[in-house]
Amino acid sequence: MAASATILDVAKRAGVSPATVSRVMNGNSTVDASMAIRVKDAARELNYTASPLARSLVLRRTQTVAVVVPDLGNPTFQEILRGISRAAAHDGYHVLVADSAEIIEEERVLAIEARRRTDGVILCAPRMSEDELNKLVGELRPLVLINRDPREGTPIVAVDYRSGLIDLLEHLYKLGHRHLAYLAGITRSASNTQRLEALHEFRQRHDDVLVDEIPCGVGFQEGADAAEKVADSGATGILAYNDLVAMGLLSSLETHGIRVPQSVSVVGFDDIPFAPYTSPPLTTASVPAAEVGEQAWMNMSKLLNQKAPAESIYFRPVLKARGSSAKNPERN
Amino acid sequence: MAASATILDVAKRAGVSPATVSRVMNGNSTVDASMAIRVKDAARELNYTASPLARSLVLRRTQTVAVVVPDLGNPTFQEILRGISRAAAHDGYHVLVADSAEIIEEERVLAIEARRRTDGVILCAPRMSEDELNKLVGELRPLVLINRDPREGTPIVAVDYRSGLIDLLEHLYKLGHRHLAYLAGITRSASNTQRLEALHEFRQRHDDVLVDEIPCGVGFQEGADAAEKVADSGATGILAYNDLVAMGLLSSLETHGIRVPQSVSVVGFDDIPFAPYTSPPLTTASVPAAEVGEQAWMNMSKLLNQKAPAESIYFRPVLKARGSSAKNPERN
DNA sequence: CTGTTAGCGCTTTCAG
DNA sequence: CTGAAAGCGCTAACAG
Repeated sequence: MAASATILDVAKRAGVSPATVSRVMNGNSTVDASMAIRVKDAARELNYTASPLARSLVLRRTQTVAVVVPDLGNPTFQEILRGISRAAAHDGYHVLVADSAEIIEEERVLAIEARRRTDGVILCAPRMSEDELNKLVGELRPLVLINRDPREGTPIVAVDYRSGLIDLLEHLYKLGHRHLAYLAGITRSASNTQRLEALHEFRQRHDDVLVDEIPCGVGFQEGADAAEKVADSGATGILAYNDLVAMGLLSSLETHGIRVPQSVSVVGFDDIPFAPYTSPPLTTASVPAAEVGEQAWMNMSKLLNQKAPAESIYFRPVLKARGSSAKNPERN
Repeated sequence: MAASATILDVAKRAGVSPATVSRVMNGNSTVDASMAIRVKDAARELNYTASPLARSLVLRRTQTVAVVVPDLGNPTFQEILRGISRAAAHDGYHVLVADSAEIIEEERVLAIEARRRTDGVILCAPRMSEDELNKLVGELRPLVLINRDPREGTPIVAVDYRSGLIDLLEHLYKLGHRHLAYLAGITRSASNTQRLEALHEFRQRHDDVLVDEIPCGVGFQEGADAAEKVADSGATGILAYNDLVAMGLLSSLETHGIRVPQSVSVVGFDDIPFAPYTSPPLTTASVPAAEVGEQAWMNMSKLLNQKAPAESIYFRPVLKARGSSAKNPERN
C-alpha cells in the first residue's frame, strides 16, 4: 500500500477545501448535500481514513486507554484485561497493555509512559506501596484503580477479599474443620491485608479453631512447594492464597500420597476457568474478573466523558463448593 | 498535573531555541556542552518529556505494534501475547491489543484500524480465509503472521501441528491403541488442515488402526459435550483438538463414570500451564507459546529496522507423556 | 455554507 | 554549532 491518502488528496479530488473534507468525515455541521457526496466518493475512491495520529494530536484525544498489569501470565489479570478490552472496543476505544512483569520498580515509569500515549490508565498494581501509588495518582489521571484501597478522587473497582475469605473459612468450619492453615501470598499486597482481617474476624468469632499462617507465593510452584509444610502443620483445612497456589498444592499433595478431600480439604480463591477441572474440582471463591474489567472500563469511560461521576465498585466473591473440600474425617 | 510542559517551555527556560532542545533530548549532533546541560536542567525542572504523539506524527513512527488475536480468553493466545509484550517492551516498544472475539467479519477492520495507530501488526487469525488474508496482507504491512501457511513476502511464526499430532498418534499407537478418535476443532482453521494431514499420514503408515473424526469445538464446554459421542465411538485413544477440549472431556468422562486412563486414554494439544494439573495430568504436545510470541516480535523488529531480513520460523511441539494416557487395556 | 488561517508539539532541513 | 522556518495531517475558529 502506497503511503495512504491525506485529507489534501481528498480535498483536491473533490474540489473542495480540506476543512470541508474534515467536516464531512466528522459528520459535522451542515455541509451541502451534493458536496458531501462528492467528498465521500473521493474519500472512498482514495480509500481515505483520517490519520489517527494527526487527529489525536489536535484533538488531544487518542481513543486509547492503557492497562497496566503486574503479570500477563496470571489468569485473573488476563480475564480483567479481556473484560476491559471488550468493553472498551464496544465504545470505540483501543487498549494499550503494559506488563510490569512483577518488577515493581518499573511500574511507575511504565504507567507514566503508557499514560502519555493514551487518554487514561487502568492500573492493577497490587504490590505497589501506598506511598508510591499516591505519588503516581496525580500523574496518571484519569485513572481507575483495580483492587486497591480507595483514595481521594480516584475510582476503584475492587473485590471484597475479606468477605470472600470469610465465606471460605466458614465453609470449612461448617465441614467440621477446626485446624486450618492459610497459605499467605504476597504479604504486602493490598488484598492480603483484607484477608488477614478476615482471619482475625474469623478467629474472634470461633474460639475453638486454630488457623496457622504459612508463608507462600502466588503461583503453582510455590503452592506445590508448600505441601510439606502443610502436611507438617497437621491442619485439615487449607486455604490457598489463590487458585494457582491451590492447584500446585493439590498436585503436590497427591504426589505425597495425601488424599484430597479425604485427608485434607483444600480451597482456592478466584475461580479461574480451570478451577472446575482440577481433580478433585476446586472449591473456591468466585471472582468475576471479566466483570471487574468491564466495570473498570465503565468508570474510565465516565471519567473520559465527564458525564456521570465515576464511582468505586465492589464485587463480593461467591463461594463455589466443589470436590476439594469435604467433612473433616477426624470429627465423624 | 497541569498540562505537561512543551518543548517551547523548556526552550524558553533554557534560553535556547526549540530546535536545540530537540537536539539535546535526542542526543543528537554535537550541541555545546554547557548549553546541553542547561537544557537538561530545564527539562528536568519542568518534568519535560517529548510528546509521543507529536513525535509519532513527524517521525512517522509510533513505537507501538498491534497484536490481533481471536480470543483473549484462550490460554495459548494469552501466552503468545505475553511473549510479544515482554520482548517488545525490552526493545522499547509498546503493544496495542485487539481481540476480535472470534468475530471473523470484524477481524479485517479491527486489524486495519489497529495498524493505522501502530508501526506494524502481528496477526493471529487462524480462522480467516486465505482469500481474505491475502487481501489484507498488503494493507497491514509490516506484518508478521502467526500459525498460518507461509505466503510471499510475509514472515510467519508457526507451530508444526502436523508433526505434533503425529507424535501423539504414535504415542497412542505404541500404547496399544488401535481405535482412535480425533475431536476436530474449527474445521477451517489453518492448523486443522495440518492435523488432518497428520491423520492421513498416520493412517497410511498403520493399516491396522482406525481413526474416527468427531466434530467438536475448541473450548471446555465443547469438549465436555463430546463425551457421549466419544463413548459411543468405542475408541480407546482420544486426541482432543487442544488442551481445553481435552480438559472438558476429561471432566465429563469422569462424570459419565468412564475412567481415564484405565478405560480410555485422552491426549490434548498445546500444553497450557494447567495441563500438568488436571487429573489425571494431561498428556499433550507442548507448544512454546511464549516463544512463538517472542519470535514474532523478533521478526517484527527486523521488519521495522530493515536490518536483517525477517524469516519464517517453525516450532516443533514436544510430546509430554503424562497420566491421561496409558496402555490399552484391551490388548494386554 | 465554505474557504482561509492558525496551530496541536515536535523534528529537520537550511542558512548563518 | 545554533536558530528560523517549514511541515507531519488534521481540526477549529473566524471571516466571508
